[in-house]
Amino acid sequence: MAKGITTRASDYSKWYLDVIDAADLAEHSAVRGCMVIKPNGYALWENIQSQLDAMFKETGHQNAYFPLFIPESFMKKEAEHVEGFAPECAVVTHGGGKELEEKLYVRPTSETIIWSTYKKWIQSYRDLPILINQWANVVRWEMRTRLFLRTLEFLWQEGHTAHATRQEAVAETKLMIDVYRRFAEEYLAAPVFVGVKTAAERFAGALDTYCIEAMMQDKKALQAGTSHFLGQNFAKAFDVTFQDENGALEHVWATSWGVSTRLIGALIMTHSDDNGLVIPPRLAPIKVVLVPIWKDESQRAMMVEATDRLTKGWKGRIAFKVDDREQYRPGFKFNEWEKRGVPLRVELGPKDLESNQVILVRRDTGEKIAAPQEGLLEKIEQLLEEIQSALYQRARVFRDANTFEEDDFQAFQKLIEEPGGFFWVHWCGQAACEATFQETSKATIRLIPIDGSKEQKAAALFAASRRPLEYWWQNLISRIALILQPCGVRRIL
RNA sequence: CGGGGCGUAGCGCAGUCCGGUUAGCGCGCCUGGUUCGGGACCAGGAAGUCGGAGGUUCAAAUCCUCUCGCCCCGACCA
Repeated sequence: MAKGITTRASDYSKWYLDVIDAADLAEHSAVRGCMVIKPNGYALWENIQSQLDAMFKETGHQNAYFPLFIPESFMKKEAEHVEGFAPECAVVTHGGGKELEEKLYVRPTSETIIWSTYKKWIQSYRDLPILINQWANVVRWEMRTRLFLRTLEFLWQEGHTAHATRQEAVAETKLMIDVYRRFAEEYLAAPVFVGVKTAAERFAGALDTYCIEAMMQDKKALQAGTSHFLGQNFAKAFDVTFQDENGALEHVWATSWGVSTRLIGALIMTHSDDNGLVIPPRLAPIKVVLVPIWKDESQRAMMVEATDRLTKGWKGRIAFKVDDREQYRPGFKFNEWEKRGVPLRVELGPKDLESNQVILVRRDTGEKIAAPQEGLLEKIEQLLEEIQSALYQRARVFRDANTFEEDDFQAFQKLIEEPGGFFWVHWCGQAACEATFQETSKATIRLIPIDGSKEQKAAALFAASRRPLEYWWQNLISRIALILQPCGVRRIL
C-alpha cells in the first residue's frame, strides 16, 4: 500500500518522520538539531502565518521587528525569566574578530529586548495599550530534537502587549488564547482543550500561562499555543511606568503569546494516516490536483486540452495543480499527491470525457465520486468544506473517546498506561502532589480548565473524594487538572 | 555528560570478523524505446577522496592509534 511509510501501529515516531519525508516537508540540516524547512513545508507555514496574521490584525495588533541579539544584562533582569531560560540559551561571545564587552544572547523569546524598548515608548496612559506582534525565529538549545516539534531554531510569532490595567491585560491574554483555539479548530481542524498551566509548567516570568492542548493520534498531548499574563513583572524589571488619568505613576501590565512551526507537527499528527500526509483544505497549499489520463500521444493532447478547458477561470479562485507530467503513470501520480496530503484529486480520462464527468477522490476517506463537469468548481469547493469539517469531527470523536474522568488515583495510574489518553482528575493544587503525580504515573498536568465546564463535577468529585479542604488551591478550588501520559513534546514556550 | 549504535554513489544498504581482481546491490538519476483508469517494463549509461588524520604492510573499506560527525536511550525541557 504505502511503500516506505512505517505504519502508526508499528512505530509512531518513525511514522511521523516518514510522513515528513514522504510529503517532502523538511529534513535534518548539517547543523545538529536544526532543520531545513523545504518548499512544501514552508508553504504550509505561510498559510498558517497568513491566516493567523489576519486574525491578529482583526484584534487590533500590528507587526514589528526586534533584534535577534539580546544583551546579557537584559536577560538577567527578571529573576524567574533568567532562571528559566539561561540553561538553553545560545550566547555570542565574539564579533568582528574581537571578544565582546557584553555577551549577546540569541533570543529564546523577546520579552526582555521588547520591554527595554517599551520603556522608551510609554509615558502616559495615552500611550497604552501597545499591541504588537512579531514573526521571527528563536533559538533554544534543547538536548533532544524532533522535526517541527522541537528544534534548536524554530519559526514563530510572539505577541507582546502593554496595558494600563490588570483587567485589560488579563482580557488580552484570554482573547489571544481564544484566537489560538479558533485557529486550531477552524483551520487546523484540531480540537483543543483550553486552560491554564500549573506553576511548574508556567512561562518563566508569567503570573498565568494559558494554553491550548491537542491530542495526537498516539493519544499524547501536544501544547499547541500559549498566552501569558505577565502581570507587572517585566515592567518592574525594566522600570516601565506610566502616568494615569490622576497623575499617579504606575507600572505597566503585560502579556505575551505565541505559536510556532510546531503547529505543522500538530497538523501532521492529528490528521495524517499510513498513506502519508493529510492537510485540512483551508491550510492546503494545493487544494486540488487534476490528473489527466491518456493512452497515447493523441489522447494525451486531447486530455490536457480538456483539463485546460475544465479549469478555465479557476485561477485566483482556488489553489489547484494540473499534473500532466509524461514520465509518470497515473497510479504513481495518485500515490504521490496522496503522500503530500492534497485534499482532493480530480481524475479525468477518455471515458470521463465521453460521459462529461470527472472522478473526484477524497484524501481523507479515499472515497471516489463521479461528478458532472458542469459546475465542477462549486462542487469542489463544497467538498473541500466537507472534508475540512469531517477532519475536525474525526479528530474530535477520537479525542473524546480517549478522554476520561477518574476519581481513584490507583485506577488512574493503571489507566494512564493502558489504554492511555487524557484524564480529568482531582488535584489539590500543591506542587508536591503534582510531582508525585508525575513520578508515580509518568503523567503531566497539562492544564486546569477555565471554561467552567468541569466545575459542577469537580465539586461533586471533591465531596466524594473526602480530601482535606486545605489541600485545595484557593483560586482553583473547583477546577480539575487535565492529566495525561508523558509526552516528549509537551511545550512550546 | 553516561550507555548503545552507525559513518561505503543522491538515498537505503552489503562487503570489514579472516587485508589481496576494476568496491558491489536496491531505489533514484540520465538516454532511447514500449507503456499509461492505483506505485510500469526493457536496453544502455553516469555517478565513490569507503567520515578525517596518522601508522602497520609488497598490498588497507578491511588491522592499529587518534580524531570528527550523526542517530537511539537517559539526564534536561517556562
